[in-house]
Amino acid sequence: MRNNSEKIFIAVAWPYVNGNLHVGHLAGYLLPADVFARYQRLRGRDVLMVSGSDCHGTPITVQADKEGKKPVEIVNEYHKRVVELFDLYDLTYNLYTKTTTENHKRVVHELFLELLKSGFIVKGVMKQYYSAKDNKFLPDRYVEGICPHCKAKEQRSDQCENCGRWLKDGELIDPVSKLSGESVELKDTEHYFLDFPKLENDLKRYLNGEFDENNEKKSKKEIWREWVFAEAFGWLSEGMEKRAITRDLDWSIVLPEKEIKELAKKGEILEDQVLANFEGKRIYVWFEAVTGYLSAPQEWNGLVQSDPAANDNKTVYKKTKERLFRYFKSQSKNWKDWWMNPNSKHYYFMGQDNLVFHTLMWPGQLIGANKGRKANEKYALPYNVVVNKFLNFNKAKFSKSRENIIDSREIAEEFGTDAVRYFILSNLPENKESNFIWERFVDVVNDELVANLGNFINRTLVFYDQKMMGKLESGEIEEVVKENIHSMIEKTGKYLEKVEFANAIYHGLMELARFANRYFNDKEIWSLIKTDKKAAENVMYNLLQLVEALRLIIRPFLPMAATKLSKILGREEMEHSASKDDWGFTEVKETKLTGKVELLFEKIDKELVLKDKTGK
RNA sequence: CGCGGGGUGGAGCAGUGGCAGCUCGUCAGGCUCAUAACCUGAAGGUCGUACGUUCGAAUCGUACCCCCGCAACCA
Repeated sequence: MRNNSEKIFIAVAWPYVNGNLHVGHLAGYLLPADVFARYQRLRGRDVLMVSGSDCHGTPITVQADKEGKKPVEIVNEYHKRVVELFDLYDLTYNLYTKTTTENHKRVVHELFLELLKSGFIVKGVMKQYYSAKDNKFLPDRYVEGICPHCKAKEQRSDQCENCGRWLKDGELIDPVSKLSGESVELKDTEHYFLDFPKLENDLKRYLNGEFDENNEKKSKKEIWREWVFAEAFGWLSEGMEKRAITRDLDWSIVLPEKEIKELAKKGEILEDQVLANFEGKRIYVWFEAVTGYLSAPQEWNGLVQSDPAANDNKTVYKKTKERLFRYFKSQSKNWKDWWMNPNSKHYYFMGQDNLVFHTLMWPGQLIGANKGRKANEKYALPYNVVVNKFLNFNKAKFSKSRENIIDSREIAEEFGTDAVRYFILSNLPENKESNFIWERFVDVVNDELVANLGNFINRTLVFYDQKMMGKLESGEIEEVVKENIHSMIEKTGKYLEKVEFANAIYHGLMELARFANRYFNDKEIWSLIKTDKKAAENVMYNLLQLVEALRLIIRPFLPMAATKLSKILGREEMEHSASKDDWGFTEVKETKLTGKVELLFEKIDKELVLKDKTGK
């Protein structure tokens, strides 16, 4: 089934599953992506949001060595925890999967072979440390020796931590394997490389918005955050080099050796494009993980096809230890509607460490693949690459080893996900780094979320319940109230379209909450009710319209509170569906309280929390 | 000269040529429906430094100082 609503693809960075996710992950990409997705769905757009666990690469094997386990055990354990965490925060992925699936491997192989055929993947030779004792090549991380500059011992092979100097291949004195302690030697090793110099010109055109596959012809300078564009442009101007896409590893996706050899036999690639030896060669994680953006939608497609409820056009949510899967009512069931549709818009969310991979490398991979694809099967390129800087803690990076960390699950269990969402979203490191400070967290939650937004809704509903029996059937909306509601909803939406979350909160959502409190005060409904009951009822009618507007506007940001409020008001949940634009205010004539009036947000005991968290 | 980002009242941030703004905090007043919440008002800044361009600079140029990211278990 097809529908005509605008297609929005939301690609969320794939976290390494070598540990638990901390608050920095939430701020970097998880929460912004979810808010954006929820908002787009409320606008009736057909959103496909995917991500998964990045299961390969050295960080995984390092963690496995540390815990004395196999990589696959590490991956399964932490993947399961990430799935639990995302379920707890109710992040609305259509699919959260992982890179160890057969589907992913198939798609990576496909992309690899396409790039090989169109000549963007070439062979090359590099030097790598080889351990005769272990009988294999070792990643830099597994080799240490003496720094030739400062003579410090036990330094890694790429940079000396002691003097900070970069080391060239072979400069390290007496290199030894960290695994066996035996000495290692530099040896030539043959690998595949992605030929970025060949893609450079197309990437320039891509940034300038001139690219064929990009319909809008708008420079990325106008769309991306200013500093994101500047950084990407800087990298590109420096000139790009060929980059290895295979490594000598044993924990990663294997090369499609058979298919490569067949292509050579059929003459579709040159004999010279075949490696002399495939032994121990695996696909480098940076090439493979981003390909998840292409493989996950296909996995989702398969799940939708085989799900009876989805085929009945019902909203589906399924959580297993393997994945999170969702289908929203009246969504398209065909992944190609997002990927092979020049009108679909692709938004990528990530932390700044991933900037180059998503602004240049991944578009390069797609552009290369598109060269060999038919006009109607070309992949859509990233429209906006939304990058956040880092959220620091105690003026330093979050760090596992230094125990400078706040666990995402723990903070949610202690304060609730809405409080965490509100604080983080209103303090995002959108243009510069920001800091997580406990005192600020408590102040922001208490003074803004609880005292302003929460208090307005509470004082209105309590008054309504106690003084008016929670029953009112009609009234007249005041022009100024209507005006404010409409302009604040519009403003919030405008900022969200531009992926400016703090602005959306402060110049939209909270502005409306402040207006509402002012209106309550100015009308003095508590005295009015004693002198003119009819007039008081009309004021209440207006207050209830404001509550209704807030119920709508908080929905993308504070989903738990929105649901709770819907229950109290006895209103239908605003349902995510890919057809109806709900982001508009409709006056509600009648409000009957069906649930008990409860607090939406709880105040935090500042003294207690500060003592607990900082010892002060 | 590796590439980038940032330095604005106590805190966090907006503002890219035209009277220096927002949220929080502080102080004073008001209100009492509400989670001691809400509303009004005030104090508080020579916009990192210096020179320059301009009728006019936080905003443009040049030089300099400081902090940070990109490369290390990390987003």
